[in-house]
Amino acid sequence: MKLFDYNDGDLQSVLHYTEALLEKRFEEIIAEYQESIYKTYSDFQLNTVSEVSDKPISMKSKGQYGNYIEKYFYGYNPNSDSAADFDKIGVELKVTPFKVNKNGTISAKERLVLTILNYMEENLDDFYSTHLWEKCSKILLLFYNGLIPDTTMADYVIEKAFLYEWFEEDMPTILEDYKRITDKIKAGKAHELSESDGNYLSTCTKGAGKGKDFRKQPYSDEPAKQRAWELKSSYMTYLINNKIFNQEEQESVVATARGENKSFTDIISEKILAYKGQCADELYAKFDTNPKSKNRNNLLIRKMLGITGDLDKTQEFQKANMNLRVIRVNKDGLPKEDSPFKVYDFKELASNSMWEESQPYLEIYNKRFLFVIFREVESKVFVLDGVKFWGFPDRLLDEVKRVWTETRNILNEGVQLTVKDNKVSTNFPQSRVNKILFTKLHASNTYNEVEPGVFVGKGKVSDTNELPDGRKITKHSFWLPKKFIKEVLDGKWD
DNA sequence: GCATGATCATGC
DNA sequence: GCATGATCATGC
Repeated sequence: MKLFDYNDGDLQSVLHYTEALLEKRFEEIIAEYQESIYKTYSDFQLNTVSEVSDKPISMKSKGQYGNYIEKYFYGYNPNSDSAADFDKIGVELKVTPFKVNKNGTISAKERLVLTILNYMEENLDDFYSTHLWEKCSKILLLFYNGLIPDTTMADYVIEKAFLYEWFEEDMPTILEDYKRITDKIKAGKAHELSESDGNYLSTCTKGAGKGKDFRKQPYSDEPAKQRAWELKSSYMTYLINNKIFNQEEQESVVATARGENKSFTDIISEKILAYKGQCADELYAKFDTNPKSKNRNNLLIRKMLGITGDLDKTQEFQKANMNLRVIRVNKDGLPKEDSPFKVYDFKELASNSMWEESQPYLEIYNKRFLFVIFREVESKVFVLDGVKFWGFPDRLLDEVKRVWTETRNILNEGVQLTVKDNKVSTNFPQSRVNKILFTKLHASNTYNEVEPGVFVGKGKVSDTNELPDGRKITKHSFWLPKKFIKEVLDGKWD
């Protein structure tokens, strides 16, 4: 086989050539390149033999893998301009990693960074007139396993190739994401953009000293971090599982409104708000839902939407990494209760200092939320009042990280337990001080080892988790304070 | 049997 | 009145 034996003006030819890349270790690609008499695609076309002194390639620069594939397999130098890589056929090439998790499932290892969002020059009104679309309307995705222990770049293998042409069923949601993002820029708030702005399409910081590279924005003097368009990692995970590795498709919210060409958020809002003003007890009865069931609200919402399984498991919630939370508020709009997350493992929390692997990152900061609000109109009578989609804004990142760090420090230094009137209190971050995120217990009953072997509380060992120092105390989780949730529902943190 | 969504109740 | 510590209860 001769290298660069393809026609860059012919999509089928490029795809066919790409097949020669699959299942080959990077080392072999390099060997073939070095044996080839041509070193670039244009030399191949012109039949001129290039004089290239090939220094050995360092297998340590894993971040260069994508660029190296372009250079050593396709034979062109990576460009960073707005044109697509194969500009004659408008195909952009992206090399992107997946990972196999401990439980055997496959996820995207990263978001897919598309192209820089130039605030001053990007078209803010028409998605199909953007630089983004010009460059990325067709993307040849090349997937490799980026998380095999004890390997170098020499061992990397492109396992799958996929021509991504933006799925029709996702476009209403992507256009809505585009509008939400560009509306912020038009409002002079480019500096408030967050990765959680988008359900599928979003923006991430990009450039030298990630997040420290500031750019001008058109409608404000405030400098804004340089950002790039991206497809979120949850979206990529869905793509990998269902389009690349062909796992069973999950239920779809969009499919329940076939042909309507609406974003899934609009479909959900309309279906739920059709019952606005009806009281919860009526709705439980109408939808044949046990009002005592702990997941009665999940059941109610899924029945309103006409799906049979868990809403969080639908295609759209998976792609957007979205979580349903039903909130009961009083007449003033203050939630009745704080809102909990899953119980965390004290030892895991204490020992893992990787922010992007932490529960506050994965379950809170990186999620989007669908809040369904029931308002108390008279004592104990709650009426369906509204829905709100929301993601944690980047400007709260430092605070979430601070609470996480403080909780970890307390665990590592030894939790202080105080017993008073047979009640046990800890020195974890409490909601009185921590206005965004705090920690409190979350179990069937309390059970705390106040002295070695001496327990206080009516619970049992299964209500506890072990601390790093070996004591067992009641399980804890992170919670969002109700006052903060009120601010979110009021739009303060959009 | 326990995880988890939901909610209670005391005391400051 | 509200935060904090505590507990409930179904369904997987």
